[in-house]
Amino acid sequence: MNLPHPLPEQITLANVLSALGDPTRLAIVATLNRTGTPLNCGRFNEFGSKTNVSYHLAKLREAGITNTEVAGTSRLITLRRADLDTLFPGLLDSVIAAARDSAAPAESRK
Amino acid sequence: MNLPHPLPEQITLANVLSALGDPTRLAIVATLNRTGTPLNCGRFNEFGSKTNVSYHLAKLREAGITNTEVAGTSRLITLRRADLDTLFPGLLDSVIAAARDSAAPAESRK
DNA sequence: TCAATAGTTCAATAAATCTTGAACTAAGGA
DNA sequence: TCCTTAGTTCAAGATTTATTGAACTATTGA
Repeated sequence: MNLPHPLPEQITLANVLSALGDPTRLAIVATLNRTGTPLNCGRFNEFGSKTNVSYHLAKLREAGITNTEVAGTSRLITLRRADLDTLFPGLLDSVIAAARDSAAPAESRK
Repeated sequence: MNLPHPLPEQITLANVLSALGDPTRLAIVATLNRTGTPLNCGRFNEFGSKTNVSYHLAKLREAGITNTEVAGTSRLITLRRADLDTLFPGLLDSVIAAARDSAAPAESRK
């Protein structure tokens, strides 16, 4: 089983910005960036229910922001940093830098 | 009559990204940046109906991306570049650079 | 083979978003 | 004053988004 990813030429700026324009997904992206290693879905438990995290991860994948590799029963999720840096130079860096200082989403604040 | 703008500390990254994550609004922002001077609403006619442009401009203003000054029957719209550059360094530049190369929204493509 | 684990998919619902046309407000000019 | 111009607001409808729980698939380990 393999999950569908957009090709670089199918990634649009509007879709990327729209996908990043959500506190939960920003937190996921910030976590992926901070950790620097592939993470599985369970690592994002704090950001919502299993179902909901799956939904947000699908959004990020479909926008071209993350890569999801199937590994057994797990999914290994990484940022598509090279693709994004090529398509939209500086964008991911500035978003991540800004997200670092800002608040985490609701679920993790309680 | 004066339109409400968020204070700098009320501007959030998620709201800004979400507001930028729309082709029409990206085109408006790119136009504002390219022109460099205050523009009134009518200058965005090509991007949609009068009502619809008003809606998108309100979105941008409420997200803290634009400033709208009332001048007679006109509104003079500018980018809040200083505020955005302070809050989210490099973000606006990378978005605008990426938007420059990408497609214009539907209305202007016909 | 059986049970547990990781995650997805589906159906339902609530809420937000986008778009439109009609009606409205406010200012400016004749 | 009257008309025009610029833009907003409102109501309505269509579409999309976010969230949830239940059911499902697939892999792993006992």
